[in-house]
Amino acid sequence: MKDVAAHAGVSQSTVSFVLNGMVGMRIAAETRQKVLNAVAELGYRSRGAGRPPNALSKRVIGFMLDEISTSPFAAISIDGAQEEARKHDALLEIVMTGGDPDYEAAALRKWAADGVNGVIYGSILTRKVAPPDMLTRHRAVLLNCYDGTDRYASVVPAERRGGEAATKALLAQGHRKIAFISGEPWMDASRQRKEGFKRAMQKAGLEIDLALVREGNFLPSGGRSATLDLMKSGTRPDAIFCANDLMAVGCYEALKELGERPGETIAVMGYDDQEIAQHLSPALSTVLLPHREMGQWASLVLLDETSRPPVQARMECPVVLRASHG
Amino acid sequence: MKDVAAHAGVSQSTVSFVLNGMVGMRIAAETRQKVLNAVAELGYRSRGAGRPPNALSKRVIGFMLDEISTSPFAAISIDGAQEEARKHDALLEIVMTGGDPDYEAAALRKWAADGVNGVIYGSILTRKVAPPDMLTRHRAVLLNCYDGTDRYASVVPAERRGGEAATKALLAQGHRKIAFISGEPWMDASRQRKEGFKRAMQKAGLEIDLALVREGNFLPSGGRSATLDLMKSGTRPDAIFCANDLMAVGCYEALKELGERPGETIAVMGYDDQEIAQHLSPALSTVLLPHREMGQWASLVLLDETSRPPVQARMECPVVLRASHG
DNA sequence: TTTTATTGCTAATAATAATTAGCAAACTTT
DNA sequence: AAAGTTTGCTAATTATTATTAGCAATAAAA
Repeated sequence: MKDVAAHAGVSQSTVSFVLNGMVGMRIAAETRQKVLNAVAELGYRSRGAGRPPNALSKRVIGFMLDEISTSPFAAISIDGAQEEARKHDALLEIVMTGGDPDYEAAALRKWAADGVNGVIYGSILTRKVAPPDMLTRHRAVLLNCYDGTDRYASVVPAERRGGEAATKALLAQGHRKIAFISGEPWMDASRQRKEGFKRAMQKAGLEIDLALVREGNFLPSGGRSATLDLMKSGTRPDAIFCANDLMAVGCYEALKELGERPGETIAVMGYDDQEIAQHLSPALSTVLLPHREMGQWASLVLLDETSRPPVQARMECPVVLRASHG
Repeated sequence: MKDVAAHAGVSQSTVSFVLNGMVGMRIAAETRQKVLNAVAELGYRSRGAGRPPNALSKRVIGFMLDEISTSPFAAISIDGAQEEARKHDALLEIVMTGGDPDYEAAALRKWAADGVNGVIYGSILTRKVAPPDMLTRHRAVLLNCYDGTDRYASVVPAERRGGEAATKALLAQGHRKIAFISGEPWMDASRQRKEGFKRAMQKAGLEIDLALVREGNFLPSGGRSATLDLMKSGTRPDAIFCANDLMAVGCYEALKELGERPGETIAVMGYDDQEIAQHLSPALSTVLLPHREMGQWASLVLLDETSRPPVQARMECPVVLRASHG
């Protein structure tokens, strides 16, 4: 900053006043422009040092996420966290780490030096994580993940209860031969949705017919081929519960190729309420994942500065009844 | 930090050494734990002031975006920018602003104080923007937007050339009665894709048949109803060019409902290569939007510290030929 | 003309945290 | 036992930037 001052022919104090637009400090427009020109010409960048401002700076929450582009839900979580941050006049700074521990540590170090108010540590897939050591330097919340300790607060969707509710909605329509197309079995979400399906069927006193259970891949192709397989098996289902909406897209395709009318000749239930669900024909009945609400929750926990013990939360996944489950 | 020192019974110097893990400074494990406990108990947060470290800190790029959850492309841009940042050992910090000028200004102020190396100012829709005044404090790049000046470098997709290439691919298959389902006409992307379609048709010496042009809404429902309308009109198309992939999903639905076989009895071309495109049946031929490459480009411009005049770039949108355009 | 108010800056000081220079105690080697 | 080395800290100083206290020049009012 001293070099900027020399270059502009003013004092270091004046440079500081220009750059920070301090209330009550009058600076001539010409002087101001001279300083800004010098800043640009010299490529001045603050070292983030010096005397801290008197004014309380805006609160800042760091949000660390492993991935963002492979599913729409991370973006929705970000929206939720951002909404609450904005309501509380806080900044949300997001870093995508790709799960790289060195990158995570670097970001956490920067945030410690910046004095952020807390960190949301998020995962795109619902899973158990091993949080980085540096996270202990921050108040932190685990979002869509958990570490199996009570060290940090955490929030995940209540997938079993979601699967149960979706199956109940089909049962309530009188369906009894309900087929289930699962996702990949190594994923928390896939396993738990299936467990919810089973629980609802058992509570209704119905046996699970293994001929009506298929393993899919969470993609339209998996839903389509599983549906084609189901429809040519010996037992015709009266409803198909797909463990995610993308597979329901493929299920719709297969049914239409076979001359069926989803929602009329056979019911379809999806899961995760992707944007496309409401735009399918007929509009898909599904289960809403609470990613927005979980993001909001995470922000609120960090913005609430009273001292509370960490909570491990499971958030409800409400059923969204449209036109395909009848 | 003085309070932490007092609480832990050590000097301020020791607290600094503990928190920064300085190379060559030996601290006993017990002392270290006492300091970390005091930090946690007192909720110490750095004011971001004091003496700047000798070591050059990691470079940091700020990435400011208006929205993220309403389309998958922003996330892909982030991935691109992130990849290049990581390759160059830089941190990428992302802030979602919702287009709020005050929020933008607050983030830019924080970044000026942090001394970030540059700012990517991005927009989820391709459009003309009015960058915030505070952006002049930073080296900056406009991503998927432009401001009509040469003040900042900018990059947008070459939508016209993309629309042209897609139409050419259909023409190359012998299609001559090509229908076009546009998006909403106020959007840059929608207008330019249609202009590319027209240009290719004119270059091929073909008249545009207005009976084969429909306005859609960029959603599956728009594609479905436009397709049903087209198929019952007097002129049967041999190909349908949908101005985005979501409308192509709806187009497929309508065609299958009518007993058609996309890619066999009638060709379909999408645009924007959403993830779902490759998983449809048949796999959708489409045009790839260069969001990842644009993100990479933006990062590279900021990480390149040689002085160059700002460039206004238009990035190619390559055709992705799968199974639906034949 | 004299007095008062306004404008626009600077020198000096202040606020944090990083680093240097040094020291005392404990341990190891001769 | 004496000399040399290692360990683990502290006091003092340093590096950057923000703010206070004050002043000189100019403009406006009496």
